[in-house]
Amino acid sequence: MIECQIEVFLNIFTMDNDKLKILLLKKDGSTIWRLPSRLLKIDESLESSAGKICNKFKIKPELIKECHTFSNVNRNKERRTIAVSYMTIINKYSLKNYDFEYELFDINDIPKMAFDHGDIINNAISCLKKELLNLENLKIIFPADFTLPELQKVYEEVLGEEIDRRNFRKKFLPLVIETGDKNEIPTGGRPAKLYRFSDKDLDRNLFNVIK
Amino acid sequence: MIECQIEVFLNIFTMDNDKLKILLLKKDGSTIWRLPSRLLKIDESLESSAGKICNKFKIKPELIKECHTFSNVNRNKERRTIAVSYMTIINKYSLKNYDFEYELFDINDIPKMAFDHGDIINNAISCLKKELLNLENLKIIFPADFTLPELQKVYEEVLGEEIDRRNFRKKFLPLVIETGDKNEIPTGGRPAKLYRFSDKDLDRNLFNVIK
DNA sequence: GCAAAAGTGTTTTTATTACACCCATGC
DNA sequence: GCATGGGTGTAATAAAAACACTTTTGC
Repeated sequence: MIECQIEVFLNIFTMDNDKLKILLLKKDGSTIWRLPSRLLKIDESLESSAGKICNKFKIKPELIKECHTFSNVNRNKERRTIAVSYMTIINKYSLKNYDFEYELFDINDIPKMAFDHGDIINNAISCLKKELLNLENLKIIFPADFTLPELQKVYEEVLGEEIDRRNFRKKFLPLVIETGDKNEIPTGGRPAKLYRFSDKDLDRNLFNVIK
Repeated sequence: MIECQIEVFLNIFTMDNDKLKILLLKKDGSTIWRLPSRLLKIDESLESSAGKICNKFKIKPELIKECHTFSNVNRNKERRTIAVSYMTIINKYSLKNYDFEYELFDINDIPKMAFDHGDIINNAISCLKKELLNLENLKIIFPADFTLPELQKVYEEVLGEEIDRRNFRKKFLPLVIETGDKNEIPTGGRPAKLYRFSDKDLDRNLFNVIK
């Protein structure tokens, strides 16, 4: 039996400008970034504690997944601290103006992090990749109008390889519905059609990937 | 900051007589079964604590995976207790004679369990299924001579469906090597050939399954 | 008109499915 | 010799991969 504190971390991922990004916080005057976190209270479960981190950002995520529990004896030298890490995927337009500093960082370009937060992020990125291959989670990150090139870029980031545009469309066209509109944000070329997911559920994996 | 105890659970799975089974313990005189567990000590990480549960059984698992952290406020009414659950897959011949009572239970026939151990097992079974679809983990559970019908039965248990024998062999024959011997345990028919896995690694999933 | 990104079809290759008969052993 | 489970091949179908040109926009 030990006396210890439990830290809850929330890795908040989003798609921003065709890149997968994570939301990080910085304390006033510091140069070091940190993950959103919270100490577990006596009257709450880990899941409800993670939910309270969401409240801080006024977001209502539809997906919160446990990633890993970190328990190295020395991860906090002052006091035995166990960290339970969660991840969520949000739409970046859910983010509002807050009275604290935050920034979205490309997951391939994480800044200097406090304590072992860098390890926690790396672990969460692995979780993220698994989750994004699940169509249901994609529907969360792309709730409204999206273009197929946008979607393809997510897959290319997650799978770490380029995908032929025609073959990609062949997979996804049966799953989406044209809204009739076109992307109004200029991309330097022909504007892409906007789609939303149809209600069809998929009975197989979209990509045959080793987990 | 709270004072709490951390419980570590280890779900030990094995293949026994063509069935997936889990190792459970019973206290003297009790009718209720429980998972192998341990309270986290101040000088150990969760992973090393789970390793010490293995020591109790004198097993050296090559795979220990974290499944889930259970934190319901009321899961232990006497004292706030957080449970971290791990799973491992062992070869049943690693088990020895111990000075305590244990039994292997079919995962489809779990007995009455103490506290929330039943929930912890159900969660671990989901983890197990994901892991068993990974060839590397199969190599652990079948380290030595095995027959293809044995292997097929594992897949049928995990996937929850029957597989055509010829199609199954078509997938696995390129991955295994005949040892030249035959199964000496009578099965009521022609004895099966024994195989071991070759060192080839697979660059794709064997079965296209939704995670 | 040209650069940049989006849209479109066909062919080849590979993987999956469905399916039936013979073989080796124990009794 | 018969019941039981193990071993084998082929044809049809479905999915994945490879591949090049046209269209729409902004400047």
